[in-house]
Amino acid sequence: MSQPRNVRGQVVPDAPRAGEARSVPDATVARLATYLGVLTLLAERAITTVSSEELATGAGVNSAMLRKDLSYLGSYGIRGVGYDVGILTRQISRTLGLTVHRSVALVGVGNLGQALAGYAGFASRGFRIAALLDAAPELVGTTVQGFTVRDVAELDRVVAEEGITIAVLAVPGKVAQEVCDRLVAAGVTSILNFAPVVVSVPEHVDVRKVDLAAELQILSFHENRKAAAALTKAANS
Amino acid sequence: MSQPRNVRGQVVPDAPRAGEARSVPDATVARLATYLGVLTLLAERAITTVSSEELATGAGVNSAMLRKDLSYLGSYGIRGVGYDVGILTRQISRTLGLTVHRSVALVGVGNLGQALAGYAGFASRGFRIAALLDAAPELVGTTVQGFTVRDVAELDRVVAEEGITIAVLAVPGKVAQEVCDRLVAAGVTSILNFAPVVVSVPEHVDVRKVDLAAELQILSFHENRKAAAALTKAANS
DNA sequence: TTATGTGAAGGATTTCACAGCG
DNA sequence: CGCTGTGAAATCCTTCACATAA
Repeated sequence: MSQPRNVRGQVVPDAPRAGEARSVPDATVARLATYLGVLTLLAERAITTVSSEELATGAGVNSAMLRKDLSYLGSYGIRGVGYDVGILTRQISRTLGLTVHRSVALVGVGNLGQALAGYAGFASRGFRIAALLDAAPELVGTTVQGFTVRDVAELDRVVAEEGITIAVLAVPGKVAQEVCDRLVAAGVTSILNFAPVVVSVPEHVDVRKVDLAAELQILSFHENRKAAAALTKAANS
Repeated sequence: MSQPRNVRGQVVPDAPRAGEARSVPDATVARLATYLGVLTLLAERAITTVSSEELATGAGVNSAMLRKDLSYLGSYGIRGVGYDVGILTRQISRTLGLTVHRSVALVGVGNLGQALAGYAGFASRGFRIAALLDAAPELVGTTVQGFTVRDVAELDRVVAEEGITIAVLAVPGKVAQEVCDRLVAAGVTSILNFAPVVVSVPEHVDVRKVDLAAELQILSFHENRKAAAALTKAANS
């Protein structure tokens, strides 16, 4: 991510204001979300304290990395004991900006869009689906997972009315860039892109891409590697 | 730990130590899948040659990184010209192990599972969905997206009969570890995990996790950062 | 001349290992 | 004593810059 710059293009030094977290690396941010999930499970089981070792195991990382990650938020552990589940949950939530209510628009109500609309994880983690949008006349007006599908022509108005800043893009690749441009023009500043194309956006907009086919291809690579290793092993014996 | 290479770009088999002979970095593998997607689009438009600059732009990376990535596969470009779309497509496909036919099992036929079953990207990229499995009696035997849902009790037999090595896990978090264990026991060595929990697997099994809620939380963090930057900017003016 | 391929430099991330607090 | 928090080391990844080949 690019550093903040002032009008003259100079890099603004990190403002070390009291109570503010230092700049958090991208890799850490991605893992904080995972830690939050594990903490939620612990809380459901009425566990109030957890060590870095236990939390790290639950999140699939090693304990040194977890402690380093948490150190970016400040010092919220108790030496010789561990972390308080409630306190840590709150600190991570605050860092991720989850204390602010966020409305999300879901554009594209095909197979994937419908599944995403019904995904319980969104609501339970504090995201409100404020609108389902699609271009197909036969879908507009119907109810999907309890939401009424609205015409994508209303995109601008819906984004403004609902104060939407985050959009989930689940449209076909061919129209992804066009829809993306309209979202940005309407004021959306974060996009979760499920379309199998790279969309280009202005500097101030963040995009994260989820490419299902790519994930399988990466696994395929490792399958290949394992098969090759097995052959080598067999040849050497 | 960069590998020595000969003139043809092949990795020279060096140390006798039979550790992991990984010549292509993980970060590169992830991007190769993206490059492949862009190349496919170019081929559809009957474009036969592409420069590193153009291909990089299409994939959303800079050209130096693209060239470095491709250099791990060997030297398949033409200096002063660029890359042949067909040749490069084949080389990347070969590296990702996509020339081998791979059968995939999809476990969990809920909202998300059904959407994934209908996802065209899987088939078009060479992955065959060989089985849909679920535990719900009311689903078993029904047809979803053209596939007959089979009972998860048959998991072992199905995996063996179809020669399945990759599984997509789209079950609730509470049963994810249990189903995962059964998949591994049946012989699956790669898992794409959509359940919102971290599953633990033996050394020889690869897991990739897709966490939809986490993706939104990461975007939320950046929304927060942008909001804070806007406030700072306003205060400084 | 043009655009690739790649050492080397520069950053970012992860791991190590241990000081220091509770 | 046990476990966190963190400099320092190690590793991994990206960018730079230019020799090199078509």
